Amino acid sequence: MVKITLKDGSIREVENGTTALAFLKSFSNSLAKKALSAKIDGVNSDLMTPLTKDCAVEFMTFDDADGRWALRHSASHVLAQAIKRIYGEKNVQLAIGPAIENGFYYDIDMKKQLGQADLDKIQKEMEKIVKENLPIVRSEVQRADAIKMFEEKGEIYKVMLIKDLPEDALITLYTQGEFTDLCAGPHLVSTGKIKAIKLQNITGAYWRGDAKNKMLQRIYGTAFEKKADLDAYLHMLEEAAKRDHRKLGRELDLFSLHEEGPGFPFFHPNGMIIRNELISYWRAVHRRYGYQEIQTPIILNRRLWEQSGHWEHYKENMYFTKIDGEDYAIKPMNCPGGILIYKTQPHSYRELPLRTAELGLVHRHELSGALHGLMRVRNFTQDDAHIFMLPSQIEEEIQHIIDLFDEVYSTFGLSYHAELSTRPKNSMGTDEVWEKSTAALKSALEHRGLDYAVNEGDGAFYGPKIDFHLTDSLGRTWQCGTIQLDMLMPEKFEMTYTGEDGQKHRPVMVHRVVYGSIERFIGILIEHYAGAFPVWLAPIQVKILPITEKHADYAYALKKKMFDLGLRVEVDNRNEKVGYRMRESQVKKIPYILLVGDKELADNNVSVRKHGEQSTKTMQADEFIKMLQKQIKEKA
RNA sequence: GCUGAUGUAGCUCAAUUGGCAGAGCAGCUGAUUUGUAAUCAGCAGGUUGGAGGUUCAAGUCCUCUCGUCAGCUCCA
Repeated sequence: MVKITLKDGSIREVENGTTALAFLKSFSNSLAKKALSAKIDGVNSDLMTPLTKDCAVEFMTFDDADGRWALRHSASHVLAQAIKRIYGEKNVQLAIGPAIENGFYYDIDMKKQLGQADLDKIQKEMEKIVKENLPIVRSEVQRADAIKMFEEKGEIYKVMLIKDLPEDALITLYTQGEFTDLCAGPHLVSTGKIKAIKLQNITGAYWRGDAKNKMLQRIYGTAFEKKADLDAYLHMLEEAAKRDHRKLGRELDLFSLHEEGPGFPFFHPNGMIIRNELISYWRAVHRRYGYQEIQTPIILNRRLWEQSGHWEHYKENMYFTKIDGEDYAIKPMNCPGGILIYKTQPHSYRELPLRTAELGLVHRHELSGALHGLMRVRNFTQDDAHIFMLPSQIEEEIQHIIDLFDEVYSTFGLSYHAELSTRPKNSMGTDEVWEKSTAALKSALEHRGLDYAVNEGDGAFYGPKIDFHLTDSLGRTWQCGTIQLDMLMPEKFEMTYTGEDGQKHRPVMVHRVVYGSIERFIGILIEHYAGAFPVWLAPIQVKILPITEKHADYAYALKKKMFDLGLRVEVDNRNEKVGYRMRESQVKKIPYILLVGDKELADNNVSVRKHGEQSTKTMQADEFIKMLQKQIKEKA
C-alpha cells in the first residue's frame, strides 16, 4: 500500500501501482469525470500514471491551467493525426505541436500549401478522431530506438529534437490509434475528452524560430471541454476585434496610416487631444518625481553614433542621411543626445541622481511584416529619461522608477507584468559589468516582491533591462515601460562626476520609459477603454443636443460657458431628430450628452446622459460642470 | 525580411463561366422642428492599390510591384 496526500491535506491509502485515475474513481466519480491530468509530487502527469510510492496528488481539470494545457496538447496530437490521415503518412513531417495560452498549434512540413478549405477538412477529421475515443498510451523508449523509429518514418524534425535532448533524458512516446508522437506529456486518457475544437488559421513559422531555417506551416487551433465554452471564447474574440485600435482609430478619427509612409502614423485633431493630455499628465508626474525635461535633435553626426556603439550594434535599424557631404543618422534612441547635454558642464556627486527626461521622436527601420497599427511603427515618441547616478544609488533609484511606473499604470487601470532581459549576443562590455548590472536589477525586483520572467539574451546591447508588458484586446502583450541599466555608455563617453573625495568618478546611467512609446500607449489605451475614454482623455467631453431650434441659444450659451472653462464641448444643432443625434453621440463614445429642451430651459437645467448608460439625470447646469471638472481633475 | 491571405466609393460590402462597376451608411440639397441609438425625398461620389501582359472584351486570368492582414523573426 502507498499513502497518498490529497490537496485538502487528507491522506488515503491505496494499493501500490494503482493508476491516479483509478485511485480518484475510488472516492470521487464526479471529479474523475472532470479530471484531465494529475500533479504528482508537483510533477504534471497522466491520469494513467501508476502510484508507486507515498506521494502528494492533485487532480487538474479544465479550470486549472495545467488541465487545459493537457487537453490542448492532446488536441494538437489529434491535429497531427488528422493531417497524417488526410495527406498521407509520408507526405507530412511533424515538427513541434505544443499547447499555448489560448489553444495549441502544430508546425508541419509538407509540399502542399494548406488553405482554409483544408482546415475545414482537417477539423472534420479531428472531430472523427475524437468520436473514435482512442485511448492515449504512454511508453518509454531507448534513445537509439526512438531515433531509429523516427528515422524510418522520415520524421527528420523529431530525430533532431531527440538528438538535442541530453543523453540521459527519458524519452517518451504517446500513441493514439495508428498515430505515435514524441512527447513529454502529460496527455488525456483518451481523445474522446476533447469535445470542442476550432482550427483558427494557418501561417508560416520558422523551424526553431530561426529565420535562417526552413519555413514550416503552422496550424493554430483551440480546444475546449465543452462546446458552449468554445462558443463563448469565439464570441469573446469577436468582441475583442471590435476594440481593435486600428478600427476604432478610424471610427473615432484619431489617427491614420498611409501608403506614403508605412509605419509613420498621422495624428488627427482627436488623436492629438489624447496625446497632449497624456503628455501633460506625464509632465506633472515627472515634475513630482524630480525629473527635468530636455530636448535633443533628431539628426546627429555619424561620429556620435560610432562613439555610442549604435553604428556597430544597431545599424540595421537606423536611417541615414547626408549633410554637406558628411554622414548623419536619424536617431533611433535619445541617449547619445542626452549624454552630450550631461557633458556640457561638470557634475558633483551632490547633484546625483540627475534625472533628465525627454519626449524624443525616434525612427527605427522595423521589418515591413512587423508593422501593426500604432503598436508597431517606424517612428515613435519615447517618453524617455536618462538618470545619472552613483553606483550606490542604483537600487533605490530603480525602486523610485518602479513607484512611478506603478502610479502611471494604475491611473489607467492597466495591469502589467515584468520581465528581466539579460545579455544579448551582439553586445558591448565585459561579463563582469553585465553580471553586476543584471544582479542590481534582479535585486530591485526581488526586494519589491515583483514577479518576473527572465528573457535570456534579450537585453539592449549596452545593458540588461526590466520590461513592463501591457495587454491588448486580443490578449497579446506589448512591451511598454522599460528600465535599462547601463554602465557602458558612461564609459564610452567618458562621463564623470566629482565625488566627495574630490576625484573624478564614473556615473551609472539608467535609460527608462513609462509609456514606452506614446503611439503604442495610445493604441493600448484605445483597446483598454474600447474607445470610450474617461473624460480627462476624451477628445470631446460633452455634446449638447438642443431639442429644437428654439433651444439652440441656450445650448450655445452653455457651450461658451464650458468652453471658457477649458472643457471640450460641442453643440449638435443639426436638423435631425434627437434619436438620430443621440445615436451618433453614443457611437462616437462621447462621455456626456446633455439634452436641453423646454423643461431644462425653464430652470437652467441640463438632462445628462452618460455614455453607455440608458438612464438620464436632470441637474443644474453649474452642478454638472462642477461634477465634470472634479472627474477631470481626478482622472476618474 | 520570410510564409500565406488580401486590396472595388470616406466606411462596410456586392458584381454568375471574363461581357455596361452596384448597395447600405456617411456626405451634399430640399422637406420635416423633432424628448434619449437611425424621418422622408433627391443629388453627388470610382482610372476597381500601381505598372505591364493575355483577350474582341479584364474588378475577374498571368507577371511584377506597393500597401494591408495573420503568424514567424525583431522590438517601444
